[in-house]
Amino acid sequence: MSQPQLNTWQSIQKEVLRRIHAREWPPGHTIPNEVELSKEFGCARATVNRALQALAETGVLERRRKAGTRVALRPVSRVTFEIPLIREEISNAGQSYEYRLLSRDQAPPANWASALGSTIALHIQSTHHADGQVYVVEDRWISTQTLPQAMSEPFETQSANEWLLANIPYTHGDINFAAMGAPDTIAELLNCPADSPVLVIERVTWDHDNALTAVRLYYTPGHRLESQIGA
Amino acid sequence: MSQPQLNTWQSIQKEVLRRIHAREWPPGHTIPNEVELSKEFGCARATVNRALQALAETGVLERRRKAGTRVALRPVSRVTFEIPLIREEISNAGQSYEYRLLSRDQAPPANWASALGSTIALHIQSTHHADGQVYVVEDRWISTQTLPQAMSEPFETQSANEWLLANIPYTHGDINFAAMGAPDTIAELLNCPADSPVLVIERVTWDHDNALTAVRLYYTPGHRLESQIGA
DNA sequence: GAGTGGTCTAGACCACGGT
DNA sequence: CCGTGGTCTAGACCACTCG
Repeated sequence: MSQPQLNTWQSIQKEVLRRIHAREWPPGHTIPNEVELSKEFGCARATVNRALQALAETGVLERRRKAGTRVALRPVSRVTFEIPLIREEISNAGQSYEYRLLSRDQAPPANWASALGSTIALHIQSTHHADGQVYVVEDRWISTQTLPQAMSEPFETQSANEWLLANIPYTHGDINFAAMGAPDTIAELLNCPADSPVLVIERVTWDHDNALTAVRLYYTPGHRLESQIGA
Repeated sequence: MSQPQLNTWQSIQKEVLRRIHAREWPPGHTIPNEVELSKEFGCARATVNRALQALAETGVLERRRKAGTRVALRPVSRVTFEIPLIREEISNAGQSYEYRLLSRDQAPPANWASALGSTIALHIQSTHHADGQVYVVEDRWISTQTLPQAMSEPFETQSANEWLLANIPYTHGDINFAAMGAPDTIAELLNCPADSPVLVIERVTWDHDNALTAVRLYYTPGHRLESQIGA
C-alpha cells in the first residue's frame, strides 16, 4: 500500500498510469483525492496535482472540483501532428531540398480562400522538391489588404511560407486535411494522372481578426501523415 | 515597466503572448529570466514558471537551463485532432447514428495489418451511418493471439471499436492519415465510383509489446478533418 | 454547505549546460 | 564554475460544483 516514496511528479504519473493500464483503476473509476494520494506517496499535494493535471491534459483523467478525479471512460485519442517547414521536413528525411516558383500574380481568390475576404489577392504557386522529385505543390493566396508588403516580395528563392514565418506575426489559424482528386494542373506537376487521390492540407492564418494567407498543399500520391497515440 | 500585479499564470501567459505577437519580443529573442519576470509582475517565480512552461509545451517558447528562454524562431505549428468515437462524432453533429456489421470471419491479416504479426486474425468489416447515409467504412483486424476473448463477441450491435475501448486496455498506438483511391468493395459501400479519393485513417493499437488491433477507416468522399492552430 | 481541485507563495535544493 | 530552469514543500486561500 504505502509506496517507497514517490516524490517526483513524473514517477507519480507513471505509477498512476500503471494502475490504469493494469485496471486497478478501471475506466470510470474515481481515484483517491489529492490529499490521500500525497499521503500514500509521501509527497506534497502540489506534486500529486502536477502529475494528475498533466494526465488530465492528455485526456487520461477527467477532473472536476468536488466530484473528484475519474479515469476517463474513453481514453480520448488525441493525435498531435507537428507541421514543420517543408524544407525541414525534407532535409530531416535526409533528402535534398529544392524550391521552385511557378507563378506569381494577382487575382480574385479561389473559393476555398474566400476567408481572405477581398476581391483580389496575391496568388503564388510553387513546388517543393525532395531529391529532385516533386514532393508537394503549394497554392497560396496572400491578402494584399492586410499584407501590402508582400507585394514587393519576389518569392523566387524564398518560399512564401518561410517569408511569412520570418516576418509576419500571426495569432491563430484554421487547418484541415482532406483527400481530393488531383486537379489537372496539379496532377501534371505531381507527375501523376489527373484525379489521382492526393492528400490536401488547407490552412488559413490570422492575426487577430485579419486573415493573412490561405494555402493549400497538395501532397504527392501515397503520402502519409504519421503520428502516435499515448494512452 | 511594472505591471499592475499579474498574479495568475494565465494572465502572465497572456501578457507574454501579447509581447510576442506585438514583436516586443521578436522570434529568437531571449526573454528575461524567471526571477526578473516575477519581480516585474509582482508574483512568485513558480507562477511565472507555470506560465512559461505551458508556452514551451505549445512550442511558442524554447527553454534551456542556463541559456534561458527564447521566443521560438518558428512557432512550431502543432495540430491536435481529437479522435472521437464514431458514434459520438455523428450524434454530436446532430445526426442519427446507425451501425451495421457486414462480415466477421478469420483470415490472414492484410498487409497493412501485418503489425498483428500472426498468420490469422479476426476480420471485421462494418459501416457507420449518419442520417441513413454511410459515413465511414471500418475494416478491422483483431489479434486472436492476444485477444482470444474477442472470438466470442458477435459485434452485431456493438462495434468492435466500442467493445475494445470498453474492455481492452491499451498503452499506445500508431496512427496515420492518407488519401487513397477507394477499392471496389469500399467504393460500393460508400456509394461512390471506384477509385474515388477518400481519406483513410489507419490505426494500430498496442498493449505494451502486444499488438491488439489494426483498423482502417475509409471516410466518405469529401470528408474533412478540421482543427485549429494557436500561436 | 462542504469537499474537491486550482492556484499562489516563499523558500529551498537540484540538474543541466554554457562559459 | 555558476546562472538558469526544474522541481519539491508546506501552507494557504479560492472557485467551482455536487448534493
